[in-house]
Formats: sequence, C-alpha cells, structure tokens
Amino acid sequence: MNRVRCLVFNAALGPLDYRVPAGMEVEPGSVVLAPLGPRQIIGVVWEAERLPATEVPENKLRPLLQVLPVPPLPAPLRRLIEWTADYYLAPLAAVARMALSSNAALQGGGTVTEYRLTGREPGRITPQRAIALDLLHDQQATIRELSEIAGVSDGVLRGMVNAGLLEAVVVDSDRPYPPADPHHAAPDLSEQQAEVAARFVDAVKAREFRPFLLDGVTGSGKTETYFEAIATAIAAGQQVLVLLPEIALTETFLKRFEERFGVPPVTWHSSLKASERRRAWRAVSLGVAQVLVGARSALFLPFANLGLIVVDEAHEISFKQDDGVRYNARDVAVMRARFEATPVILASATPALESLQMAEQGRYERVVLPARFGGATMPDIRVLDLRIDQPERNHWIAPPLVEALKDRLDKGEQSLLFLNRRGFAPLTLCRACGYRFQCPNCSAWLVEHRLSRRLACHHCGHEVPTPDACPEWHEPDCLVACGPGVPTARVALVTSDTLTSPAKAAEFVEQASAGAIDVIVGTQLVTKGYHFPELTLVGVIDADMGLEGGDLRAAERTYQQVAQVAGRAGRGVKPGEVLIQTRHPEAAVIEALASGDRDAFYAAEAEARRDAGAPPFGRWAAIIVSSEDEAEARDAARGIGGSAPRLDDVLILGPAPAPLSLLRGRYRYRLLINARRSSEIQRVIREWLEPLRFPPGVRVAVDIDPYSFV
DNA sequence: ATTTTGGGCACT
DNA sequence: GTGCCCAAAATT
Repeated sequence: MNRVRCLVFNAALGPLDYRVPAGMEVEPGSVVLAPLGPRQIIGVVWEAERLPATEVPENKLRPLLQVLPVPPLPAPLRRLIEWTADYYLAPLAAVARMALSSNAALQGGGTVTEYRLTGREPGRITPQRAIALDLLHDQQATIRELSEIAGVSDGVLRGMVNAGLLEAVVVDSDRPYPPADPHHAAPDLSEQQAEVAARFVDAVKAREFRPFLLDGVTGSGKTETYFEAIATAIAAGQQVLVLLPEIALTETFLKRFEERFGVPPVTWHSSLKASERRRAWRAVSLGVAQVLVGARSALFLPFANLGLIVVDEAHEISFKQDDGVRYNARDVAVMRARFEATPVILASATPALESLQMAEQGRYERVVLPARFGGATMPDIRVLDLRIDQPERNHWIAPPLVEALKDRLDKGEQSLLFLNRRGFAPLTLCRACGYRFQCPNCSAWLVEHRLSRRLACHHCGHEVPTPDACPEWHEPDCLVACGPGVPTARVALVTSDTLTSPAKAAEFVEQASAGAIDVIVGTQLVTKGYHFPELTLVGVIDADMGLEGGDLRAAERTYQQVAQVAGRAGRGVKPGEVLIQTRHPEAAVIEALASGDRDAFYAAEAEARRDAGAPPFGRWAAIIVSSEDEAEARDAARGIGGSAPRLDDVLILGPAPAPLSLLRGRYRYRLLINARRSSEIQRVIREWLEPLRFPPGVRVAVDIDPYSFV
C-alpha cells in the first residue's frame, strides 16, 4: 500500500495521509490535488516513506486525484519551510503555501486571455462604460483584474467585449524572458569595490554557504559590487534572488540592472497581474528565470538552481512580516542560503545591530566600503532644537529650516523633507474642540487623503468622505489639516500610499530628475535608493518620533532613517546640508548623527540592549490573542497568562491590550516573553500553549522576535 | 476553513 | 415526524 503524508491548503489542518493510486508517480515535494470531504484541495506531498500506519487506518485513506504539472518543491526549499515553521511557531502548511504563491502557475503552462481597449468609437455609451473607457487606457489584464481597476462589474466589461470595445489578447505564460548578459556593460570599479566584488565572485564560484555583511555608506557603490557576483552566477547558469524592502524601490534598481545586464530582471511583488505572476513563478521553478528581484514574499519561491541571494537595505524593518507567518525575511534568507549552499549578501549603509553582532562573532564576513563613490562629500549635519526654534502654530517646520528651503528655491535646487512617521497625510482635527476621527475597526486615527477628499485608515482600508464639519461642534469649516507649512513650491508627496506601484515610482523619479519638483516630502520610502544631483537640502521634521515610546529599536531606527535620508543630500557635485529638528538634542542618537560618529552610536545602543535583555543579547517573543469579542479575547489572554510556566530565566509580561488594541474589527491582547539568548524560547511557548483550548473565534498567534512594541 | 452531524425545540 | 437553528465534530 502506497501511503503519503500531505500538507493541505485551504484549511487549518495538520498533515493528512492519502493513498497513491496505481500509475501515479509522486515524490516528496510533489504538488497534488487531493479530496477533502466533498471538496478538492491543493496540497504538497511531504513524506513518502517509512510512514507509521498507526493513527489513520488504511481503509480511511482516499486516493490522490492528480499530480499538478509543476516540478516538485526542491529539497532545500522543503528544509527551509520546515525550519521556518519550527522557528516561528507557524503551521507547516501556512509556510508551504507561501512557496505556491501563484495558483494559476500550478495548472501548468498554457495561455491566459487578457483584454485591452480597441480604441473603436463606442456606439451606445452607458455611465459604467464611460468609467471603464476612461480608466482602462493602456491597461491589459484579465476581465477580473480590469473590473477591479475600473470599479465596474465584469458584466459591463463582457458587454464591452461583445460591443467590440475590448479585444482579447492571448498571452503565453511560458514565453521566455530575454536573457541577461553578464558582459553587457562591465563596470569601472574603484580599487576597493573591485576587492569586495572579487570576494563575492569567489564565493559564488565555490558554491558554498557564505554569509556576507556588506557595510558601506550611502553612495559607496555597494550595488556595483554585488552586481559582479550576480554576473558570475548567471554566467554559470545559476539563478539569483535579490530581496528589496519596498516595491517602490524596485524601479531604481531595475534601471541600474538594465544598464549593467542589458535587460531588466524578473520582478515579484504583490501588485503583479495574475498572468505575470504565473509567468514569473513558472520561470523560477523551471530554472529559466536568471535573476528575480522581489519583496519579502519572493523568498519562498521554488528556485530550481539558486546560486546567490542578495538582501539589499538589509536593516529595513519591512523585511519583518507582521501578520500571517511572522517571519523576518533577512534571517530566513540566510537560512535559505545555508540550505541551498550558496553565498548570501546582506547589504546596508546602517546595518542592524543583530547583523553587526553576527559579524563580530565571525558568523558573517564583514565587508566594508568606506568611501563615497565619485568623490562626492558627506553633507553637513546641523541640529535644530525645536524648544528654541519653534515652528508657527499648526506647522511643523522651524524658521531656520523654512529659510533654508527658501534659499534652495531661489537657487533652483531641490530639497527633501523627511517625516519618520507612518503615512504622511496630515491629521485632520477640529480647531474648536480638537475632535479627531477614529477608525471604527481599528484603534487608529483616520488620516486625510486630500486628492480624493476622504479620510482613511491605514490598517484596514476603511474610508469615509471628509465631512464638512466636526460631529461634536457642528461649525462648518471647523476642520483643519495640520500640515508642514512648506513655502510655495512644487511639492511631491512620496509615501507608500502615493507610490503604490513601480510605474508610479518611476513617474516620480522622472519628474524629480527633470527638476519638475522643488520639494519632496516623504516618509521612509525617500530615505534610500533615489539619487537626485540637484538635491542639496534634507530636513528631518521630527527626529524624536518614537524615541519616547519605549520601542526596543526606536533609537536604532531613528539613527538608520536619518543617516539614510542624510545620504540623499549632495550626491552630485554640489555639497549637501542636513537639518535635524529635535526636542532632545542631547540624546545619544542625535549626538551621534550630528557628529557622524557611527561607532559611538552602535556601542551605546549595544550597551542599552544588553541592559534590557534585548536582541542580540536576549530574546523577545509575543503572544497575540484576538477575537471580535473583546471579553472573549481578554479572557483567553488571561487564561494563557494564568497557565504561564514559572522559569528562572524567562520573564512573562501581560496580558495587556496590544499596541493596536482593535485591528480590522478584532480586539487584541498581548503577552510579552523575555528570555536569555541561550534559552529555547520556542520550546517553552510551544509546551505552554499546546494543552490550551480556546473558543472558536479566538485566534492565538506567536511572534518570535517581534518588531512592533508600541 | 468548510461541510456534515446531531441535538433541542417548535410546530403539525 | 418534519423543519429549523445552532453548536460540535470531522475532514486522511
């Protein structure tokens, strides 16, 4: 009897055993269609040999229906999935699912039918058709995607197909990508760059696990050095995975890649169309995609022949996934490199303390690129004490920064204002009573999107039209948006809300490079990747944001963000200037920034972390309990707290309402666990939670090494 | 997660 | 007995 154990998706179930019918060939990693009750679900064969036939009797086994026409998940990826599930206390199936991230690709090659406007003169035009005609210019996608884009039903679009307004285009999902040429434009490297590149190239040639920490200031030419490693890998017929923290950054990367290799790399991010996703997934799994650049979800793609992994901006906290499987793509990337036996390069101008510590222990090879490439100098950094230089009422910018902005406007140079807060949109409040609008589903304030005249929640997407008056005061026009107060100028907003796609990012870069923008106002996004020669002034609006909050990594993040954004100034021939607004000029972070003493900052930060038992010297974990019913969530959390193990080296805090105590309509409570570096915190939590049972509707999630503390 | 089941209850 | 609602159990 041929029995296999499968991970099944679509369900919160453990592995299930199935019978392999005669004539069907499966092996570990095979993607299969299996019966489950009356349904059919997709699963992966996980174990095929030496299964104990104990628990499920032979006669209960049902036969697998089909092996899907894709290569089995390779052994190194299966090991990675098991490691991730084990380390982050996540269900195996949930992790494995991340590897099968294109349902369409699982059906094999073949074609997808997409539609585009024909440009024919419409005869009968209905309001819905007018909307579609207006919004679908230059779009080509499936009916379902077009109806999403235009906001009309698919019936409208099908009607337009019949009326000849939309035409079908058959797209082959296995059409090859144009090959990248490792010798297309060999770069002119500095001596230092050449040395670094040679070390990477050697590691790729040796095809062994070697983790590198590439530590180089902004503008030192890190990208060029790892491009040489990429060239070596693709010349040897291997695949390369490049992870970037934000999809908005890919556009700059794509340009540089194309200049070096002649063609853009394959991309992977959440806004890919189904047909693109299918094409990329298949090319990766068949081993024909040479270089794939993507966001953290690309990490679990089933590469057939991986030869190198690069994690750029490796310090970025967006590599930490904060829902579903809560993994840190930076760390998992290193594990993947270990299992695949390839080098991995973590590149950053401001490495995470954890990464520096690994380098110090000799577990990562630290590679340093100190000089700014092309002779550009580091900008002058000046600290503005907001307690002395106070901004005008309802404005954020201190007079000296306003003066500096005006000066750049007069000279025709560009400025950048950096807000290190989530979302730029100004807070809308009533000028009379101070009323603020709160999201009904989340414990968060709504922020204004001025273009659409709507108030929106960043967490759940709840939106309402901006009202004319405060609901408490009823005075018309009493609502004001507290804005930055930028002097009259052509201003561009750069946030993850405005740059939602690579195309929009490209448009912004083009405008800014052409000098069509005087002042760029942005959040984290603007801190890296962009290179504008006319940008000579950087203003940091509020360097203190988060410093008082007690967040474990607040100081490090502030340091990283300000150092990165400062690196935007003076990248051309003109020298740059950076003004930092703060209420705490005496804080270690601010002093380190002002004096440019990076080592002093890291030393102070390491000391603080050691005292707090925080990573990399101690370990934290969180247990998050959520339910739509607040009392139910609280009771479940108390139940967990009540059965907490008493251990000498493990400190358990809470339960307390989680930082976002209401998120997407669910009430959340949290317990925090702090333990020594050497303790097996995962085992403790597993044994603690395993015997507990919760009412349906209560979800319990574990976050190993959480990033959001506030 | 989704579907099936089975118990309790009102109604005929 | 039948229909209906809801909670509990099963899904290999």
